[in-house]
Amino acid sequence: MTKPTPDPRHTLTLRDVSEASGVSEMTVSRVLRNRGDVSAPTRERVLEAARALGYVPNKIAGALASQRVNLVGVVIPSLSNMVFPEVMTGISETLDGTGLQPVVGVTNYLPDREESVIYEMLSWRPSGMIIAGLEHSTAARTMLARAGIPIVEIMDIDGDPINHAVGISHRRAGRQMAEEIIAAGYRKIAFLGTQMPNDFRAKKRLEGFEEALSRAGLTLVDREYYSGGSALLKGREMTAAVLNRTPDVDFLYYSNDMIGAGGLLYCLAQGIDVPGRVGLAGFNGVELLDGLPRKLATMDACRLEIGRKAARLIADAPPASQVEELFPTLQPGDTIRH
Amino acid sequence: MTKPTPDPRHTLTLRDVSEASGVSEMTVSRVLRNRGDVSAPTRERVLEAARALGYVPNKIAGALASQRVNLVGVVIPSLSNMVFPEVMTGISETLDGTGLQPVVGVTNYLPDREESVIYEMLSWRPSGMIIAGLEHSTAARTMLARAGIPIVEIMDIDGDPINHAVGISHRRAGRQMAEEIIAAGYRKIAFLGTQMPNDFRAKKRLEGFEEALSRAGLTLVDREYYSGGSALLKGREMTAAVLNRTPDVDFLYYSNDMIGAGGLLYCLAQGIDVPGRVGLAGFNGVELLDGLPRKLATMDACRLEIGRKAARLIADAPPASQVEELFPTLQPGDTIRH
DNA sequence: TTGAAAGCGCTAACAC
DNA sequence: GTGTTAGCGCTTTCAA
Repeated sequence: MTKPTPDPRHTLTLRDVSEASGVSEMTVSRVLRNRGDVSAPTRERVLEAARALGYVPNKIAGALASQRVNLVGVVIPSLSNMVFPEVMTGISETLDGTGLQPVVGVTNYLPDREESVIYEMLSWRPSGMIIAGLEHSTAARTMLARAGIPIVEIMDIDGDPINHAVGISHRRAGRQMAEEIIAAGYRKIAFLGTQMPNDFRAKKRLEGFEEALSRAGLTLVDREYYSGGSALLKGREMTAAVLNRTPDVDFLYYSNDMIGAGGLLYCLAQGIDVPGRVGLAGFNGVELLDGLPRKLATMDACRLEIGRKAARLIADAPPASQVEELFPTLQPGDTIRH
Repeated sequence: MTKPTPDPRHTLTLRDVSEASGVSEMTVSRVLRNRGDVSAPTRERVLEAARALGYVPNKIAGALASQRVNLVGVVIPSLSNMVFPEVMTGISETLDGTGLQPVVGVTNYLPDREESVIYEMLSWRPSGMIIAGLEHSTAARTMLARAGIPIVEIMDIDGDPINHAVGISHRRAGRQMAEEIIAAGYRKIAFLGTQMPNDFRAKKRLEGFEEALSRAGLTLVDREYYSGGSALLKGREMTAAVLNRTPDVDFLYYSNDMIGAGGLLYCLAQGIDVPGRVGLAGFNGVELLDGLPRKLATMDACRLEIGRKAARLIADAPPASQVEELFPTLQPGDTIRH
């Protein structure tokens, strides 16, 4: 029978466990970290005392003393667009064996916010940082470069990494999709996308897309932007707008699958022949949409793999900077004719 | 002209800023925290020195010394189901003015994982914890109860909170939906949901639902469970299965909107009269789906408001435990006849 | 295998 | 307005 747990008004320290078990603080510390050799009986007594007291170690003190923090900062623009949760899965999965823990910060695509999130995170001296994108404020870049820890910029490789980078070429992805569409015989192509000046990756995809069009002697016949609201709904609305304004359009290229899905549902509801009369394509390869009546053409962004490789880089901390390019596969689905 | 930044091989400390600015560490600390009175010129010199050096404070040391950590732990089961991102938005929004920062941990609906996430978080001595659900391991409850910080259990109020709770009654939500369905004249009702033993809230909704059915002398005519995969696709498949197996079913109650949407798309594609031949309802009120051809009946789970109120409780830290019940509104949409 | 001393980088509390 | 001292709760290092 152990005595009832003592007054929980003060947070427990190693000292409390030490006194309760009659073993020095140092030995208690060793037991709790599975460090060094501790005799089995001592170890038992310590563990029992710690458990009975409900001791939770103070990582702040531990980190200060050991100069070691098992945290990895992850800075992403948004949680709500289906793409980052999957990246997080890859990161967690890979970090799981390593003793490292991801800590997420969200920037909402705001550079100022990104800067302050990075600053806050660095002030906890994490073991590494994973950050979406290659575009950051000068101050942010400087902080990261000086932090003396592995930095991995993810999603995109079209640019100049601070340290490591893992991602795809969005420029090339846009180009590839344009080539596929042109090869399928579409000629009156419109773009429908988000109005986010700081979504650099969407911007690069569009650049690549237009580049390929222009190489084929084509230009976009229409474009439509949106911001906020339900993506599915916006997809419908934008699609309606474009089809009305430019009746002879024969392809709609969406900046993401979600608005593409809205467009697809709209076309089907209107009885528009897809992909005969108009073709459609999105971007991301979100599994979420697999249940649609027709499979939207898209490119998967290798999200899981990006998360995994980024985490690997943090865990392994190779001395030399690395850039890992992944290659998305184009999934023609049922909305591009062939 | 300032000299080029010095050797960045060691991480900078207050001492470096102190030396660079010719001001005591203590004063530097004051300036950097906007604390106490510091003369304007001194403040300027310090800030300039800090900026020039690229100093990032060490919060570990600061937290240890001040016994204060501006972090709020947020423990949620999943990032990928649309419901928690919105809760996070509410939390961030509310915490923004307070100097507190949310730190997210994900459990994947695994109790063991939840326990370890909680342990890890508490070991950083956060200012408060927000945790989804009221069901936790005994060890987890004990740790939380003893942490001496505000604890807010969110989403659900059908149970016994550790400290504060903010959420809805899922039992009642299920009951309400059943009553609505029965009032609309449906009698052959099936349930389609996730196979997750640890999704206690879905379970409670179903309990409430069946309770109301039974009060009306009804029982479920069929049920179908799934796990993993694309929710939209699963929704289609499960719906097909139920309609085949139980042809006279006249209502499908889904445990979430996403599979409900899959079911809706399936029914429409099959030319099934919705809501005449079969009615449909989901749960969550995800705005995401607003673009569907028909609006799915659902109940919104007050996610944003839950996040806000939970964060408020942490920030205000009222001495007495509080339970805040929110009341979801039933949105009949177009898939329940009237 | 165990213990004692020193100190991680900062801030509270108090002097000046 | 600014500086000094002590110490937060651990771990490192070294001694026993």
